[in-house]
Parts: sequence; structure tokens; C-alpha cells
Amino acid sequence: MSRWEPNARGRLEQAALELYTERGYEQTTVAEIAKRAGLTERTFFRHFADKREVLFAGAASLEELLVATVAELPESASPIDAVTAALEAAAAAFGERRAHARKRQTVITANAVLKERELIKLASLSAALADTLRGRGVGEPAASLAAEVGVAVFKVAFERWIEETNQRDFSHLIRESLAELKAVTAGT
Amino acid sequence: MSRWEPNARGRLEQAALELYTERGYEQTTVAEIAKRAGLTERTFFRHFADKREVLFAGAASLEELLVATVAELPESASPIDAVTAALEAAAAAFGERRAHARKRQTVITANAVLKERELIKLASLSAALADTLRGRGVGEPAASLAAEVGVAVFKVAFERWIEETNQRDFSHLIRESLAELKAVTAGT
DNA sequence: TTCCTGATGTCAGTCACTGACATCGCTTCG
DNA sequence: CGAAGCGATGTCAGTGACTGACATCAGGAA
Repeated sequence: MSRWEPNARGRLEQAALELYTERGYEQTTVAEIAKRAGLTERTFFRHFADKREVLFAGAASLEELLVATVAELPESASPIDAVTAALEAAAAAFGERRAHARKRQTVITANAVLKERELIKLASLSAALADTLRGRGVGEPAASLAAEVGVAVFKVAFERWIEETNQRDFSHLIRESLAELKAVTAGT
Repeated sequence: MSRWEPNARGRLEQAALELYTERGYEQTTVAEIAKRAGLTERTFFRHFADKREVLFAGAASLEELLVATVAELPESASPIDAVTAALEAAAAAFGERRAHARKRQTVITANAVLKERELIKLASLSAALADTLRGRGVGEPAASLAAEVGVAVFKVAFERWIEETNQRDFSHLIRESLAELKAVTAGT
């Protein structure tokens, strides 16, 4: 395991998920992650801003996907429809990786500090969606609310998708949660 | 400034907010906060779990207030009405403390790690609301969605209340945001 | 007074994270 | 081919958040 093995970043991500799963997030030191990946602690911090971030490498690309999806929609689409389309795209992107998502989510939900990081990633997602909606002429606070509501629906559907034993289609769960949301907000 | 001055916890909170405002969160050490409060670093960590928590001491009581408000409503109230009532109670609780809330919020929005902590407090609020709704016979995912949506409305209204120069009534802003939300989710 | 208890102080230690600088392997240019 | 340049990695010495163990102090109970 010499210097210059390929994919240092990917090795660090894998080593971290393994160790966080094996012995827990807090009981794992960055030095141990780096060692398992054949690197040093200092190199870990060159690839990831902190010990949590190694679990959230994919968040940026997910955000790009959602924004791109909304941006490509015809102007005629309503805010809620735009958000729905974005969520469907996200569901499709997860698609095959339920096992990995589940493992990762188990680690995250077991640690408050990891939950914090997850929440701020979702907030960033919401802000990006709201920005895109505003760019399409949606006013405030409609843009922010549509984005927040979209993320709320995503959270609820994702949780169900991960937890259920009888695997159901992610996008189906999203449509279901969205319908439920409309019923709730319409309630007197 | 001897040992056993009263209200150590309150002195720490005030010293922290002052220092975070004066020189920024990251540039302030816990030792400095403790020193200004006439205490030691070790004592700081006996009152607050970490350097961030000192800004969020009131979150627990806010949560209690919201839960109590919902719990006292007649069973006939719909989920969205229950959440609305809780938000109105929260608005009333803030009432006079706009200046303090504003100062605190300025510090929080300037630091990613503080934003993370704020988000998890709001998530805890949402979870507590959802629990209470479930206790009143509301099913899932309606309970979670109503709670999430309520928190989203609160966030939007709070931001406006803090930012606007011409001070408007907090509960008025909440009703306004809620109406907007209903319009958004009803949109085709 | 004496004892007990809870709040505080002291000290030593771990670990996340950073800056400065050295080193390595590959690529490009002469 | 060999030297220079450059990006990725290693090494080292810090700072500061946070913790455990133990001592100490003030006030109330016996």
C-alpha cells in the first residue's frame, strides 16, 4: 500500500463507513480511518473538511441534480409540480443503492452530530431549490415554502423507503407522501 | 468575584453572546467565556454540553410550550389547526424579546456549525409536535407532515420578523405565511 | 460543631483540526 | 534523456474543545 494508490478519496469514504458501522462514530478516530485507507490523518483532512463530511460527499451532486431538474422544466409548471419533479429525479438517482443508503443512514441516525450535518445538507438543498424557483419567477415566501415542503416530503418518503421490509418503489412513496401533505394542509 | 456568585449559568450565557458578537464565534475560546463570567472552563462544560449549546438554552422550554399548547386543544381541532395554535403561542412567547432574538440570530446565521445546531433543535421541535399529534389520534405520515410544515412556516415567519425594519406583529406574519403555504400546496 | 452534599476548581489527558514545510511521483519542456 | 514544475502526500508541532479523576469550598442538616 504505497503512496499514490488510486482513489484515495473513495478509500477514505469506504474505510470511514466501515469503521463507523463496526465500532460507532465517536469510538472511531480519524487516524484509524486514514490508516485503514493506507493514508495519514493529515491527508484525510485534505479531502474532507471534518470527520463528519466524509459521509456526505454525495450531497453536492444530489443538489445539482435537483436544481438541474427544476431548471429544465417548462415555465408553465407550478412550484409544487416543479418540486415534485425534482423529488422524482432524486428518487431515481437513489434507485439501486438502497442497501448502501440504509447502512449509511443507520450510522447517521445513531449520532446527533451526524444528524446535524444531515439537516444542514437538506437545508442547503431547500435553499438551492428556492433559489431556482425564484429564478423562474416564483415570489417569496412561495418559493421558500414550496422548497421546504418538498424537502419535508422527501424526508418522510426516504425514511419509509429505508425502513420498510417489503421494498416499495421510492417514487411511489414520494407521490403518496405528497398526496397526504395536500390533504393535511387543506384540512380546516 | 468569588466562588458562589449566583446565576452562574445565566452569566455564562450572557458572556458567550457578548463575546460571540464582539469577535465572532470561532475566534472566541471557551476559556474566555468562562473568564468573563468569573468561572473556569471546566465549569462551563458542566452547564453546557458544548460551546454551541450555550446559545440554545431556551429551546427546551419553547418545545414544552408548543407541546403543551397542542395538548390542551379540543380533540376536534385538525392537525393543521393544532400546529397553527402552537405557532401562535410561540410567537407570543417571543413577543418582547425581538432585540435579543435578533442579536442571537445574527451570531447563528454567521456560523455554519451554529446553523447546524439550530436546525437540529427545530427538528426536535418538529418531532415533539408530531408525537403529540399522534397522541391525539393523528396517523402517519399526516402527523409528521403537519409538524414539518408547521416548523417550515415558523422559520419563514421568524426570518421575516427578525429582518424587517418596520416591525410587524409576529403572529400576523405567521398567519400570512400559513395562508401562502396553503396556496402553494393547493397549486396544480 | 460536625457531616453531607452540590457546585466549583485543578490537572492531566485525548482527539479534532490547522499551518508550515519536506518529499514523492508524474508530466512537460528543453 | 534530464531538469523543472506541480499536485498529492507525509511529517511535525501546535491550538483548542471536551472529559475523567480528584480536591476544595459554601451552606444546610443532624
